[in-house]
Amino acid sequence: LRVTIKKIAEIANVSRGTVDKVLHNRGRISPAVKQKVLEIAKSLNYKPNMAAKYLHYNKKPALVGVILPSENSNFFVQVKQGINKVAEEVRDFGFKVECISMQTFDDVKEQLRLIDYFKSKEISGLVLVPIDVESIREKLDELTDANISIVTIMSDILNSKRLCFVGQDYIHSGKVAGDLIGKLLKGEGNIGIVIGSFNMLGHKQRFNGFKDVLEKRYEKIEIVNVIENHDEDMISFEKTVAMLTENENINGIYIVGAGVKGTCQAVKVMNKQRIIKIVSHDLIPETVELVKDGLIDFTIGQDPEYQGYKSVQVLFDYLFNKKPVIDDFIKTKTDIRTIENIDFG
Amino acid sequence: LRVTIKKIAEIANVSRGTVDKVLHNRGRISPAVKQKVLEIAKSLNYKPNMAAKYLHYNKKPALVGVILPSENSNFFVQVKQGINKVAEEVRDFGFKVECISMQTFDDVKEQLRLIDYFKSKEISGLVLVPIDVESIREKLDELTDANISIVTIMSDILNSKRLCFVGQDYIHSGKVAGDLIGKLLKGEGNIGIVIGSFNMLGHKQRFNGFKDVLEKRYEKIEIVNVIENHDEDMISFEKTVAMLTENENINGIYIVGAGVKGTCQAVKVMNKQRIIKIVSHDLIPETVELVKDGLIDFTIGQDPEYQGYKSVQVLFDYLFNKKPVIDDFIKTKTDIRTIENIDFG
DNA sequence: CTGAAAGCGCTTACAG
DNA sequence: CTGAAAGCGCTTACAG
Repeated sequence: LRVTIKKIAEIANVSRGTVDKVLHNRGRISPAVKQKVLEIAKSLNYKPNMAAKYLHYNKKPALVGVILPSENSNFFVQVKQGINKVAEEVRDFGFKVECISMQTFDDVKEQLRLIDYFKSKEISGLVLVPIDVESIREKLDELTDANISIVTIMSDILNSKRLCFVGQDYIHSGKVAGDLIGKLLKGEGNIGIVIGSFNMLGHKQRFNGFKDVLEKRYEKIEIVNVIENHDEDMISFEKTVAMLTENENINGIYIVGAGVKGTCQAVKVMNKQRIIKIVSHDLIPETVELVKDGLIDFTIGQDPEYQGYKSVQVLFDYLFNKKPVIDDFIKTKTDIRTIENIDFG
Repeated sequence: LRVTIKKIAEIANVSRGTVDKVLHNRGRISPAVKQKVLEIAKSLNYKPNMAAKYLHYNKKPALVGVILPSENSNFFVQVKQGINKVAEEVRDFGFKVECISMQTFDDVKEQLRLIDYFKSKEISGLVLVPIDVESIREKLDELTDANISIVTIMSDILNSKRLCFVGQDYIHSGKVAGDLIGKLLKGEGNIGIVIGSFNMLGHKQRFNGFKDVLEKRYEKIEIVNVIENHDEDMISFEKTVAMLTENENINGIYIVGAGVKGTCQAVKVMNKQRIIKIVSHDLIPETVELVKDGLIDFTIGQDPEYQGYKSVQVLFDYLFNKKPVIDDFIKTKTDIRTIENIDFG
């Protein structure tokens, strides 16, 4: 059977406590004992038993805080589901997760207040969707310096001391979108782009990835127009109508962010649904419906539930299992969906 | 903090052992005590602590056997990786997994022998890729009757008493393939099908799903030829050459099973790579290369690693956590890959 | 029918 | 610098 600390202690002729100290580098240990124990552990290929470890952690559970943007977005409801799932799984392992959703999406003061709230509760780790401003960055680094590990999710905050980021590789997902539209148009056509805002890093990155692929592999496809919709359906609708009126030759639309429904409505109103191929992102209910209706050909998911799940799991492995974070950018899979697999899994 | 068995025992004025018996319906308990304990547990919303439970199981670990086909197939190497991963995760939780790969793919006697081997080791659960013949079915039902839980993986064995099946929904994955080729051809064209064998249930199901979608949604796409390659590259090559010679109008090929490389070679030799769109299944290295080369437009993965992982996890939850198996067909996601996300995740 | 005790394997005060 | 003991929360013989 498995080798335990008890067995090592017997062989080394010391107590279990001493073995533990050697193995974890805590307390003063005489070099002779240290070496002996280390050798035995190594030769027996000792691996600590996790169940025992976790049971012990129940004595003094570690607290982890999670700050999510407003739940008005269906996207974050799914992130939260992932959080709840992993929270339940690690609850018995001495890991308590407290998740708070903000009232807003981008109120810096609110986010600062919540970070401070968690700091005062002496958390060991923090997961959040950070607002990318200096005051947040400073606050987060303050926590890091106080030995609180931070995982960002969904969108990153650059040049901070956070442990890692869990999210989509936006450039890459833009490339996937570009290739899909290239395939749909059989390599020839004119594209209209509907983007939330070029001020949003993720949108810009997707756009660049998209453009990149077209230039590299589909030289007969041209981007003929780009509109910004600020992620609003109404703006999206109006500007798309205008765009399609202006550019009658458009036969492909890439919707980079939200406002998917508005654009699709416009395509319908203009009676272009047979001609125009559409690629979008994410799997919010409206988008799913539009895929089912055949208006959207492909939509690219980023598995929000996984992002929530993974962020806490990384923290757990890091804090409890001393598992080093090898890659500080954990990318979610690029989940391509069509009418045939939109409802699946 | 969390409510424990100890606390319930205190409140009910009985011993921890008694509480345990009530909660798990074991041993004789006086109705009065039983009712009292049950009420307290319910009102306090008692949930057993998993870490403690798992630690206890280390006293007498449960054994689970896994029988996989020959590792000559890269596919099963990935399944095995999933098995190994979950095995490591549950090892400390009192769950030992022993995985044996067969020398062959379809030697019934060998599989029977391995099943008997595991039976003699008194396993609690068995995961396997069953050969779909009567003698195996009978043997498996024999194990089920001996209280051994069975999970089939990759391909199912019908009308048996197995607990559940983890694998791809082949009809569905065929549908996805059909829709993808429909999109690639913009709804018009002539398809050649390359199938392993109509005697293989999975292949037949994929073919039916594929055909179904074309008929329903792409009436201008026709299947003009079907060849069987017995999953062999050489046969695949020769028959594809013949097919393309005979049907010059083919502009789409659906490769249902293996032999992907042979077919693609033929397309290349006939200098049709620009004209013919190709959709295939799985992510074995040869297929990945062909996607990268731009010969294959889409390939549909079935996440073999997940299948391995999930099969053992289901058994673990069922045996240790008494988690009922709600759905006896656990479907893997349909993982659509293109040149842009073939190497991702 | 019920209880007292031991044990799963780890960690952490505490004592010396 | 080292050891003895307690405790995390569960389950299982064993005794009565």
